Amino acid sequence: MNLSVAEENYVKAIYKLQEGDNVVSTNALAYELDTKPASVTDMAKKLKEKQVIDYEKYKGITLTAEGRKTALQIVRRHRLWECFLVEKLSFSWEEVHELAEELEHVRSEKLTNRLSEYLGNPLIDPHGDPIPDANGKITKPRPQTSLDQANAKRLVVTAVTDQSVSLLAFLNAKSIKLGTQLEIIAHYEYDNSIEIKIKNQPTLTISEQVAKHIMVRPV
Amino acid sequence: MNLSVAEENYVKAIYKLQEGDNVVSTNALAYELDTKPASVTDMAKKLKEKQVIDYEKYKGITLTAEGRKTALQIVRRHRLWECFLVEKLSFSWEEVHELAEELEHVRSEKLTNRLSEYLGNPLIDPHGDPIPDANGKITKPRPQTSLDQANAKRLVVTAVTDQSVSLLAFLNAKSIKLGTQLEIIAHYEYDNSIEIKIKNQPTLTISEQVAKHIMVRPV
DNA sequence: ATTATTATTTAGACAAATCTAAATAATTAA
DNA sequence: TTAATTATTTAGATTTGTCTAAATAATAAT
Ligand SMILES: [Mn+2]
Ligand SMILES: [Mn+2]
Ligand SMILES: [Mn+2]
Ligand SMILES: [Mn+2]
Repeated sequence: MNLSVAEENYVKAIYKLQEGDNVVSTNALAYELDTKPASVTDMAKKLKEKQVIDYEKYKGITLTAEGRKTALQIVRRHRLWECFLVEKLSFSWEEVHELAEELEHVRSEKLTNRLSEYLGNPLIDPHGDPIPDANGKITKPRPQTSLDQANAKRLVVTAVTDQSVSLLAFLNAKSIKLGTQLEIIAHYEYDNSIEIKIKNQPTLTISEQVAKHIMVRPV
Repeated sequence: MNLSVAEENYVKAIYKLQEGDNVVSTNALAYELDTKPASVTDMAKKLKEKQVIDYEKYKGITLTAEGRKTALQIVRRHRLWECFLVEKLSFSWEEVHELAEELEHVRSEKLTNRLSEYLGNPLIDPHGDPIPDANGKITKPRPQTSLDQANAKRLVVTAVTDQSVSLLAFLNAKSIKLGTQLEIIAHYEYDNSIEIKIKNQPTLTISEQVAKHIMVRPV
């Protein structure tokens, strides 16, 4: 499959929205890619032609085996570049997604594998997302839950499920990063906000909206 | 100026062919970019509109001050990525041009400057070409001549003026790289070939065609 | 100074990726 | 189970970058 940059972005977005094997709707994909449903329908026809998706009108989109393989390669490149930018060029985690969005389209297996090696074959990216290996295999991360559903008291932050600059900047301001250890002090039933304590920091209260996007596991 | 990838490639090619201030012809540009003269004419109109080139029909193309600035930024990114690939990812010099041809289009000054810093702000790329600084200033390399015109006996290789895989692979085979010291043993008038001696190597004879593309200065 | 050759431009077409507006299918509510 | 709403597709345009074939300009040769 020789895909254009636009087609690669579609394949990656479909992979993301499928989350396993869900059917992806035209509207959801249009929203994710910040484009119009009519454009998605057009592209769906092309991607079907290229055999990277299964698609019948009005019945939604899923990746073929070939499409999934392609998606995993793109995701691998994206996350490796994010690692590079953070680890080697000292970017902070809210800056790297946008740049990786472009770097991911440089299709060279040799480059990708050399980069991975250079970074020590990392298993997770700066947001805690797993990095597929050269064969597309993802090492399943240890079990984790979102902070709003955690029941253990003492937790460690393992991932963030929203890459938006605004959330990441908020977490920076509160000194919450991957690996941060925290203790749940209280749940407030009224708005489902959560009071937490990080060592050497004043306690702080986190909205449900934020807590949903912070992944944790018991320390 | 917000230029597309295609437009950036044109601007860089024009910069290369201008070599200072020569007027660039439609045909020369078409040949350099492996496209057709008619396409060049079309693009020339667009680039003129965007004020990156001066162009009047039948009179050839030159970069404006703005265009030159843009070209230098692209060249800077290209050569920094080449350095990265060679220095950090152990690519060899004949492999990097093609990859840099893509990486150069990621337009982020922050990324570019961080990359430069990470590499120790190198002044030349793996082919001996100078790297413009963040302001587009090129540190003039020390005076050099092509090997076929050198008159000193003992020389050091400072650059290669043909990036083709075939020439670079040839030089690899003969253990000629940047910094290689060599001695001119003889000039053969018949075909202008040159016999040279590199320490710990058998003498070898270099065709005029190759010698023209090897830049040297007295050791 | 014509003529031939070469360089460049124009005319008209096409593929990719997108859009708006309108039509149609699917789903939900009354 | 009709009617209303929402989702999706189609029709028709637009922009970008390219092409071929034909026309025109510039240059070189006779
Ligand atoms: Mn992308
Ligand atoms: Mn990420
Ligand atoms: Mn390029
Ligand atoms: Mn180079």
